[in-house]
Amino acid sequence: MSASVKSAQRLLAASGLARASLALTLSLPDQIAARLSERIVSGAYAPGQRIMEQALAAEFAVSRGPVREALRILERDGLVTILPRRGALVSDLSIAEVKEIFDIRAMLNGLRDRLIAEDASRKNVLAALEPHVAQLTRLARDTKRGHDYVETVWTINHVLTQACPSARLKTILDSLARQTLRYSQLGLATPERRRQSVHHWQNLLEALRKGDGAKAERIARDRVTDSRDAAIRALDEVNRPAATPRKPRAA
Amino acid sequence: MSASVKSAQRLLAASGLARASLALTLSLPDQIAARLSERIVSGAYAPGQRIMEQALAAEFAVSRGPVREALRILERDGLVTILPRRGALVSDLSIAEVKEIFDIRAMLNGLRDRLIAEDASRKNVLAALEPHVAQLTRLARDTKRGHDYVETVWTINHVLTQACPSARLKTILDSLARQTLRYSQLGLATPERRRQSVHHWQNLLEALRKGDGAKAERIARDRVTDSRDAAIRALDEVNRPAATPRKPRAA
DNA sequence: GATTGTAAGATTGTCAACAATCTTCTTGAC
DNA sequence: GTCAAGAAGATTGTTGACAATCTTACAATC
Repeated sequence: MSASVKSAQRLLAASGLARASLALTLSLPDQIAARLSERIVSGAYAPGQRIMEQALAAEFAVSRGPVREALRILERDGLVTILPRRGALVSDLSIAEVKEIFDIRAMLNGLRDRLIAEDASRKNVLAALEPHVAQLTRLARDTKRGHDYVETVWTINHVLTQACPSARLKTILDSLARQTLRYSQLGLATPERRRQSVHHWQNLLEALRKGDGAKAERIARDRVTDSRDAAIRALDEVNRPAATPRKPRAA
Repeated sequence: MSASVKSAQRLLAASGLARASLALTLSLPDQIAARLSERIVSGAYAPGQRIMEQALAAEFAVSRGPVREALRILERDGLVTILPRRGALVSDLSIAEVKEIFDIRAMLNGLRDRLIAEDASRKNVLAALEPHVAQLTRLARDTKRGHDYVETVWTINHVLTQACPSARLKTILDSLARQTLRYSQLGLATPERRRQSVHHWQNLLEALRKGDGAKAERIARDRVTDSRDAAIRALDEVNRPAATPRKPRAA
């Protein structure tokens, strides 16, 4: 058996998803990128942390070539920043950058939801969406289940993005969502914000049912903008009192 | 002297921009990507064409490593599509994909122009913009100078994007503009369309002067949407009568 | 004559080693 | 005690070679 196939299988075995026939269709760099992506999004790798090629190559039992390609993929997704002769750092977004990304998401989520509202074959999405929004309504009343609320919002967003009739938009939105995953939950930390949020989602569902694209767009936009403001307020709170000496950010 | 520095200089010499001290700050993959980008955007490489690593490595007198990284960069920019075990193909967009990208640009150009309109320090941009819009007004009257008109529109767009206060948005817009460069001119091929276009630009300039963000956004959006519809009409015209047997598209 | 199987060539994927550069630790002077 | 200079180590950038896979051309068969 070849070295590359052995490596791929080893990696799969380590990752716990050893469905060989299916998973082998993903290239080695793609697999490595996926696993690193998890770690970054979940916070296992801290923002600003340096990622060393050799250590990863050793861990995954591959050479540095595929690791380098994986890091390029993550750079494309905005999860790491590659500096010449310094290597890859886990992206550490400034407040200004978080705001920028939320602004872009506000526009593109608006487009997404408008396209879905105007899509003739949106019935399936609506059916898939309704139970989640109902769940959201219940969770919004319960002060203690903030985490579950955030999780459900994430699911709804995911369902909508996947239902988006524009492949290009889907790709961009996925990338932006991953980059701001850590910050989105900041914006839903208070029961008040969750009540405001659930209201948006209920209205969106109605607009989608009616096929009212303009309204769906407006709601999506307001929703993300509110989320942005809440997240930035939370970030300000966190940063100000401690006056934390932050590590040098990834430019 | 090291092999890598030698390679970089050789590449620079061949490219004709041998300002060593400045250009050497760009990594080898970046330089290669930049040169390939030119060729793709200019049409020297045809859509759907396969790009072979070894040939490029030989041409640029480097090994395949940097070439592979350059192709990853181009993939991020959407200029090539990399298929596993098949290598890189010059992106060949379907009409649906062109439409998708224009829709995204409509939203994000709207955001860009709104941000500029609401930016306190927009005076410089306005000053830089005015002569170009004046030039545009003159060119719109001249039926024969379609190419110059397109060129000037491109310049105006570039100035606006560079003036955008959001770095993240700047990056995305640059990438999208490059991907649709070939199609944008299709949408400005007729004198009528140019008259419609110049009207948009004049209105935008006024909205920017007044600091009217909402209006600037609306105008930008309409402008790109009009451009989209014209480009798609033109693409339909080109594709229908000949019934061209198109090469298999890069997915 | 068209179609399928096969073999040779071409091309991508991966690896290990070397060169260049950056970091860090030590050493020395003030 | 602090700071600067230098050396050792670590890390990235690049290369050439090998392995796996894909493409193409040719031949055999229906």
